[in-house]
Amino acid sequence: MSQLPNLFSQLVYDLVARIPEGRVITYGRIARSIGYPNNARRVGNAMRHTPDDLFLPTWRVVNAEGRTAPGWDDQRRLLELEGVPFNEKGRVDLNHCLWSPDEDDNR
DNA sequence: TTTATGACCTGAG
DNA sequence: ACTCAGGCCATAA
Repeated sequence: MSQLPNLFSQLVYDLVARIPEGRVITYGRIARSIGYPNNARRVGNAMRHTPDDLFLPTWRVVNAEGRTAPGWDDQRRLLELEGVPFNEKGRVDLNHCLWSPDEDDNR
């Protein structure tokens, strides 16, 4: 019943919470950044089960090709509202919108 | 216990 | 640029 998050999920959620508006990050980069380099799929799974009461910007997480989550068409619209551009193939331009956590190492 | 599945990634061709 | 196999790991069946 209660889905209390393990350490891995906590690290993922804490990072997702920091993604700035108008920027995106990939599953694989999240995994690397929190010290689990081979766990991109796990990140995706964590995203799929993100508790609603955390109000995380999960729409700012895309895959390494800049594609949005399968079956979640509104994700594109949400990103576009923030000014994230999509190319003609329906993918975000990672070279321009990809966010790196080290970018604001004000820890 | 084994097999299939998933909001994934990378390298080869 | 695209397809595909192989790798990855937790979870569901």
